[in-house]
Amino acid sequence: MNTLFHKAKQNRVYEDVVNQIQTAILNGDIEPGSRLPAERTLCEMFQTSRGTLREALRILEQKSLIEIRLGASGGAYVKNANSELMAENLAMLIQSDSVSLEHLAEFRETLESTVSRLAAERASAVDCEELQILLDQAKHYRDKGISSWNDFVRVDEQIHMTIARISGNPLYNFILRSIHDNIHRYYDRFLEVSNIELEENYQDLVNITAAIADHDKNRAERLAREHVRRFSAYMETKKRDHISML
Amino acid sequence: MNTLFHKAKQNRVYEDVVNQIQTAILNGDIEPGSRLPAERTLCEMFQTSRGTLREALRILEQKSLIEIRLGASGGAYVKNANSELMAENLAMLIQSDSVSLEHLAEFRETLESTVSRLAAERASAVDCEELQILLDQAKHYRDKGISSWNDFVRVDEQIHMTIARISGNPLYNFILRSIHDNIHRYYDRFLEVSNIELEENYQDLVNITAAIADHDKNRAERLAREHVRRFSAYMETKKRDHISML
DNA sequence: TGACACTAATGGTCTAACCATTATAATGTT
DNA sequence: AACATTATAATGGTTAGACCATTAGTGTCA
Repeated sequence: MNTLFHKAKQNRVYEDVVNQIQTAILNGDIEPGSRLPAERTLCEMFQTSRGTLREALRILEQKSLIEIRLGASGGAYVKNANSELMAENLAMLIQSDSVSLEHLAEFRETLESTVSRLAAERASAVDCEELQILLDQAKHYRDKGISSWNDFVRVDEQIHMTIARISGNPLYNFILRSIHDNIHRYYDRFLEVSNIELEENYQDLVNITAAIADHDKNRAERLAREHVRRFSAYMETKKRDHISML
Repeated sequence: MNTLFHKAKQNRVYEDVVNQIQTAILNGDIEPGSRLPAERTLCEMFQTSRGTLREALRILEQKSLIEIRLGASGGAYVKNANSELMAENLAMLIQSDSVSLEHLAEFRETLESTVSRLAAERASAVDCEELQILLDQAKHYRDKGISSWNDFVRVDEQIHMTIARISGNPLYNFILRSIHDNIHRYYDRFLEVSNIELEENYQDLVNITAAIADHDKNRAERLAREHVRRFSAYMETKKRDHISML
């Protein structure tokens, strides 16, 4: 069997501590937002030294299961499920050149077109209203022109994430969020836009939203794909310009 | 800005140690497979205590950047980029009920159909030969019947991952691998197959491979989607049977 | 030649102390 | 009374030094 079993160490004390706490968190036995006992208290509970316990806490922190705050009323606070870990993992793959920005863009094309298609199939009236409200905000910032670009981008992103939510599959949310994080992390330094891109982007959003409201899944899929492709192509151009300028 | 910046702590010593080592690994300054100096040596290099250094090592280990072995000639060995972290992240999302197995199956449908389409577009003659060799192995195990199911599954998986590789986008490899890991982790306990499934599965592989060799991207995409959907539906049935039996 | 014991290098754990940060309470000032 | 300041105590961050457990390599002996 290839992947069914993983090596059976489990001799290291801190791993047992990690497992116990992680299980409690994932099972929902500990509420997100609540605080674990102080380190010295946990030491007594697990009968370990502080060093060993802290190694366990470091692991849980790296897994994004807890967040550790300093000072009085500090300690280990349980976090909600989020896309941090996935985003960091992606970032490492990019930084090690195992995955290029072009690969990322191609994958994003698949994702955005898929969620748009699903959203067109599954959107309720309430979903469409929510999209419309966001679209009105986007219109507002478009009308204010290029100076509001940052605000526009924020709404643009919200619309994308809302479409992902409407798709009904939270996995798309997590992955799309982590991809957006990385696109910003690596592309924003080349970012330089004019009113043309602003207008183009806005029109794309209008069209995609309309297609979703019409439950026209094929159109929604195609428009989303084109939207992403245009954005990626534009970014690649800018990146090349930027690099050739050096 | 929403995601551009992340909190600027960097007062914790072990984080600086993590950053320095991580950067060296991701930049390729340290070869995968090579060993970092012993803990006590690293302590001198970074001018930290062993406890602090070990917290840093725990984080790097959790990030799948290093692997720590015990005993003489043990220590921290640099690992290659892999899908472990992503797989573990997915597993946590599932365990916390943030993502269901149905969500996972739907996402897999998207992925497998996309990579099959891309593979049909991009497969070289050599790629097709490689697929053919794997297909011959699959045939061998099919002919031996249900007793070789495990071997058959192993080859089946290899074929899927090879198709992902042929797609030319390593991101698909990483993500698909992590999905397969989780499908096995959660579905295998319900697994119970007959010669019918074995034969069906084999025929699917034959057809998909043929479509890729023909560069018929639409057919490859459709067949892969149907293949995954059939498998998922079958697994869901088994799961329900299993649960209702309790 | 093979089985066994020894050795040394390395990670794993423990203890006990002190430093740094911060929410809260106590105190002082206007 | 309201606000600013200071002290307090709880909590995580770091250090030092010791000892235990595991394991590859070496040497020894039958």
